[in-house]
Amino acid sequence: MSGRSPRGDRQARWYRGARASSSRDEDEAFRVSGGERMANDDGPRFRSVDPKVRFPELEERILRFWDEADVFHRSVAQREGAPEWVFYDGPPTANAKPHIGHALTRAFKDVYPRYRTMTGHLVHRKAGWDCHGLPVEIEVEREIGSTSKRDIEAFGIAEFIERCRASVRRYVRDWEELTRRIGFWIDMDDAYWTMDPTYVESVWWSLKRLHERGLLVEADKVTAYCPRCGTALSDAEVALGYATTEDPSVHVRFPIAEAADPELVGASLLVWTTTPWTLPSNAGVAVDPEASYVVAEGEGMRLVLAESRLDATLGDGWTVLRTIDGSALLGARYEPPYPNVDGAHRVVAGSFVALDEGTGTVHMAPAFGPEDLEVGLAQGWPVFKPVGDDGRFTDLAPEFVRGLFVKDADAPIEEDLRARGLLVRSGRIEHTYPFCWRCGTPLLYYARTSWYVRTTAVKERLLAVNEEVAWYPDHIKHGRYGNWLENNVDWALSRERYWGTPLPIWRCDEGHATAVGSLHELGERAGRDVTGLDPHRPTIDEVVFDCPDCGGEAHRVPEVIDTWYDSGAMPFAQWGYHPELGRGQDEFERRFPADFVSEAIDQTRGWFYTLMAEGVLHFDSPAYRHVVCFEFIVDEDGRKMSKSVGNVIDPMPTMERFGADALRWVLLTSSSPWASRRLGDSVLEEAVRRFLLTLWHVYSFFVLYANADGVDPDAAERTSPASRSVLDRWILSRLAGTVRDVREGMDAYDVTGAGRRIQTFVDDLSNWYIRRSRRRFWNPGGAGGEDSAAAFETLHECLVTTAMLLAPFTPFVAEEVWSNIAADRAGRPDSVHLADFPEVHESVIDPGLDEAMMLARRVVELGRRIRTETRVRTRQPLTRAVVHLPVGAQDFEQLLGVVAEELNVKRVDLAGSAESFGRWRAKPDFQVLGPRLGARVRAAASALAQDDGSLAARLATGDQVEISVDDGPPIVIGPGDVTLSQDVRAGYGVATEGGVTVALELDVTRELRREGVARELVRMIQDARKEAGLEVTDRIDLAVETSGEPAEALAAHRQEIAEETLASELRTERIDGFRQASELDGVPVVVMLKRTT
RNA sequence: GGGCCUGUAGCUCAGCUCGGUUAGAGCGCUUCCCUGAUAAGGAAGAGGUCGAUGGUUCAAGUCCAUCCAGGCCCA
Repeated sequence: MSGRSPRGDRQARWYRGARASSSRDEDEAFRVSGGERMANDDGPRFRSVDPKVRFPELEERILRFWDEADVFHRSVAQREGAPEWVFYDGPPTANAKPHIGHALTRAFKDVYPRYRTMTGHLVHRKAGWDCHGLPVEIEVEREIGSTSKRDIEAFGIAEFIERCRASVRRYVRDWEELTRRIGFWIDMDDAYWTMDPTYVESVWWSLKRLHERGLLVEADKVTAYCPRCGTALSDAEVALGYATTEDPSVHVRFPIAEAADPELVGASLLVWTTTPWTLPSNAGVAVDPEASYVVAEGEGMRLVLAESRLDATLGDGWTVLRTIDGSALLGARYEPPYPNVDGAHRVVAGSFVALDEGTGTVHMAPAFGPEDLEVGLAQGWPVFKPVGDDGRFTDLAPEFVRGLFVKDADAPIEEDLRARGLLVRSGRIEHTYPFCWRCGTPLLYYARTSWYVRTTAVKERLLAVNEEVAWYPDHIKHGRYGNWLENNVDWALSRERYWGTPLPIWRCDEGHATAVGSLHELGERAGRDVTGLDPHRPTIDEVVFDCPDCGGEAHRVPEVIDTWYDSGAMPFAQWGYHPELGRGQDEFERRFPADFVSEAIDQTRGWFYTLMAEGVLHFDSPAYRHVVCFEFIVDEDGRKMSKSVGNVIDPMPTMERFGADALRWVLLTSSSPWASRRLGDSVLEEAVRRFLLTLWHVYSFFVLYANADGVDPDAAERTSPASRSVLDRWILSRLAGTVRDVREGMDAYDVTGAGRRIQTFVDDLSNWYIRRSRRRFWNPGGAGGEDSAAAFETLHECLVTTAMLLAPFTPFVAEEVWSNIAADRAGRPDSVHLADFPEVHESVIDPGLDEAMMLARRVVELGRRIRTETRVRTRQPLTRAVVHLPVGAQDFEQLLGVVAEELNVKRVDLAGSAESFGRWRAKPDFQVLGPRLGARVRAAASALAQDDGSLAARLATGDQVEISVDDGPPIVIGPGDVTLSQDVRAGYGVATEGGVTVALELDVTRELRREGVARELVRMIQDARKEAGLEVTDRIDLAVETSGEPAEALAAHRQEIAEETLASELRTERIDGFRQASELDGVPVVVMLKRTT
């Protein structure tokens, strides 16, 4: 059971003394052994690599290469004919400079298409720009100093539209720069612009169809309305603007004038509102007929309110006179605070009456609330609306508020009510309220006529189609998004604005509406060719035609449409899809629906919804199959980024400092897949240091030694992995496992998991494979031979494969590595992005070896611990280590050599049961014993805990033992049921952990001592070489002046020291050249050296 | 009020699908070691009521219930 690997043999050779090469002529050996390998007629095989890389500069170089070699287009073109994997680019609104969140979006939208391209799919990548909408208008309004629609109209709509168009073009250039710099491969030359006439016409086509099918209708509804912008907003837009704010909270009494129960007359309904300005429009009061209400007396009043709200609303000091059902209140007539219309002001039933806030008696103003309007229409109440489109009270309102902005009227109304004794309670309340997401004005809910898309008509289909979509993370599907669909309301489509796709409805004075589907059709109706016309306001408004129904002159309605409709139309409109004009059909049909879309989480009700809604409305189909959401970026302290806090990160300077790869790597892998991402300098610095530089060091290590060696890993006859050394087989197994896991991760849209897996591999490669293989790459004293060739081949394969794995993540550094060591070699393409993603080689994965290597690394760790504790430094060779492994450990013998080298011992023996360093202990393995013994496991555990070592010792020899506990039958325990360990005996080099015990023989013989000193000398000489600024491969003349033990060691290991330090000569007398003096265990040592090549 | 997410070391996060008794990693901190991968690497240490409570179980960071806190979305 003891062994020493053949590899350990050769690599430990020089420590054993001069005999190893005694058969050779000494001088010959000095000159030739390294020289053969140094000489290389072809010169360096690979471009030399500067370990002090500057990534941003490197990336600029790669960007130029991509441009010059047209790599992106070739990467797509070479998949022509392959199965398509369809990607849609959600169009960013070109109305502001891109910020770091957009960099995140672009990283996500890039990594998956790159991956799919490499896995053999055709991934067409058409960019898009969202051009229309209020954001652009607001930007231009700022430019021209406008604060209202009146200002815009005075300025001139035509000029205003031109400015909007120019603003879009200006910002698109910023976006293009970010896109290029971050390495987002998308075709911007062939981008779709939602303001292009062909795009607008596609949208018209779809709207005309909706109109024909009765799904585009005009309706009076209460909608959220921005009084500043003068337009209604969709639900999705409202959702963008919720904010915490303080509003009045007032309780007002409405005296009951008439009721079925006469005793109620004289009491007052107590109503609660946070919008006093709606009180002049009060038309009724709703109660819950099934709830119980009270008549309470106090403060000289008698009030009616829900029983459950009494204490919270009025507090102490009130006497309940009687308790009644809500239904008893129905039909009661009351005196409204402000007389306005006749026939109303009655108590009605409402299903929406809440009993967790307010008073259970709900004030209804049909003009200003959706439920209010619904009830009001059902009751036949007039809609009394004393407020204009500018949000100010009109002449219909009580005189003292006329002309006031409604929110400003709250205070005077409160004052008025107080004066009239109607105000019962008054305070302030903090709650969330929607504000205009662009201009910050509080939104008002207004009854007004708007155009709606009747999405409620297809709600069931939306829900069904959502089932066909895979959401990442999946909880959104039935959570946030599913709930939203369940509560679907009709889509408020029209906007009373300027810069948008004009609603293509023409209407005559009789009210006949005609939908127009294209400029061509419009021209036919108008009797002139208008196909060259820009389909925007105001030009398009000037086109009139005769109404097909009545012959009267039809004008376009004034509205434009919600810009979200544009973005939801992109699956077809990006191709100018128009069946009637015979346009874009092929492209659309081939690329619908998308396989993949991705945006930040805020788009669930935005783009993700409009895409799905339009997919269902027009094609009864999902618009995408996989949708990846991600969270926002926050700063290093977890705070939201905002201009006012001053913690926003501009992506361009960030990339100029750290590089796009570092930014991408952090964005894609730093955080759990769907948590918010913290970003700041320290995070980026760490990504560079811990990941990119580690990879870079592996790469530069490989190039340095491959050039020094003159090896060509591609030219070598490929050795089969199975015949390679155990380290090679191990790292190749790890590599294959990594490929498998990365593929699985990416296929499951888990970019973070996949990325972290690569990071683990690079760490294994750097800190174990190379660490343990260095002698094989750099062995100046001896010929490399097959094993060295296999090592180069293995490391090369690891690097090349890693470059391919990383290509979607960090495309720049992946390209750099590839270009130097893989491009155009052995039939490989000139860019890593033209390569096929690595295939999984299951047969190379060796779980037993992975497992065994983990054990070996633990053994090494324990050995190092012993050396630290006993202060026997690693450079001092020792005779032997003995290892005791957990029962069942496999495949360990082949790693004994690896362990021996790392621990610098001559032998590693596997301990049999005979070998013992101290008292054995056995700890129960609960995972095995638990299910078998159930409750008795505790008794067994305590028996083992009380063991004096004899039970454990027997288990260690492989025997079973019987334990008698409690009253039951004896428990039989085998070696596999326990974890065995041994105590550390004082003064003996033993360490144990997790079932692994390592013992080091600490006796240092005179021979070993000399070897240790020789190694110290080598270190000192290497240090001097470095100090002298020599290259690794420079040969030297060397002299060492010393005495005592170092001198003995020098004499005994003269040849090895010379080989190791590339010294052609090793003298003991003084020479000229670089000189460095130091001490070794108190003995002065002077190293002198001179470069000879 | 409803829905969803998150709560593990000073900080950032794994582990929770599938329960196993000594909860890991990185950063930071302290003390050492190493020195031709060196803007690295290694060893030891300090640092944890795994948000709280209750339950299921031989066994709970992990499963169940309730609650608390934070976030997002909606009312």
